[in-house]
Amino acid sequence: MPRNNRRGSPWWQGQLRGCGLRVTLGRKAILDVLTRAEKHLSAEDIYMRVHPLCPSVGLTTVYRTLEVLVNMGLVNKMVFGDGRAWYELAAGPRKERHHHHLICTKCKRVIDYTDFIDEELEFLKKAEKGLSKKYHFDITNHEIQFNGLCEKCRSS
Amino acid sequence: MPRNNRRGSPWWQGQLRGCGLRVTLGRKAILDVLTRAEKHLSAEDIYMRVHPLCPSVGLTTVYRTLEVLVNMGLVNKMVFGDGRAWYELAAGPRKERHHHHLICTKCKRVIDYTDFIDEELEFLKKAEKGLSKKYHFDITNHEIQFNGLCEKCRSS
DNA sequence: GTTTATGCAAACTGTTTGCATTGCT
DNA sequence: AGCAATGCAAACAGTTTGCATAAAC
Repeated sequence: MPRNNRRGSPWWQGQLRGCGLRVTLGRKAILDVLTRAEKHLSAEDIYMRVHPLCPSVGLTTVYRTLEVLVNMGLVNKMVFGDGRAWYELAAGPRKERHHHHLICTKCKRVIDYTDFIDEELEFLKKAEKGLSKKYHFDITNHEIQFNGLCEKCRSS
Repeated sequence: MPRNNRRGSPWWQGQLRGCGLRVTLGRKAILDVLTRAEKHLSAEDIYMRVHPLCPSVGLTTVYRTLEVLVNMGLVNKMVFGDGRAWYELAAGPRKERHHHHLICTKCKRVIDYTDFIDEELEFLKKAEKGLSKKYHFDITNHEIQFNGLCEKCRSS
């Protein structure tokens, strides 16, 4: 996904404006950090990365901005076993960012994987269709987690 | 799964003893509540159901017991978007309890579904095999969530 | 009798909220 | 100018911990 459009503005500016939201320094910085991020970040992580660039942005703003972005569908929020929330830019099931998680139940490490997207897609297509019909539920997103023991923990 | 073995003791007694753990009143009551539960419960839920039967059991014990049971693999702990933990008796992918979740992003309602177990199994078998080989990860469990809008929320 | 499990109260962590102020548009 | 967005400090919710006591084995 290109970072900027023809006029040099980041791709999300229009999205914000389209929702009647203001493009503030804080929001710019937070979206910038999320765009650069190679993996899911906690609110604290984001705060730590935004703060040096934009010291006027506090942790509260980070939380409030993330809530807005999640509601817009721009960002995914997920929670693993420890109850802490993690955030990452949203992406459809075919996009390069699409991935799922292996979670070590012992050391709590989270490994991203991008394998099996094709098999997954096939299964999900069936499931989503059936579920939305049976439960009258509009599916916008899905998450798959495998729990178990990571390489280090299983050998100790 | 039968609730009691030939001698009338609940099925989990041996499991506890086998791990060198004591079979206390509190643990009995908590496991009993979990066995009867028709869906996932929060720690608070469990406390509320255990307390009338066994008023000496406090919330702290509920948490400590749940931690033990999760570590033993007897109970699954899961966390949805709100950061609260939910608990339910564990069950393998073929067992009657096996199910996954539809989560409404608006009202936070969680719907259990048991459909598509066969298609799921096929996909999971491939994925688990490949993932455990590639990442040297021992998979013991998995979770699938579909996020979206429930019937009520999508029409309002 | 020894050791594990527990209750209680207090600490902790991540997140949310109220309110006066700032800063987009 | 007008209203949305923000910082700060305080509130909050769920969960965890320390320590003296009680209950299993």
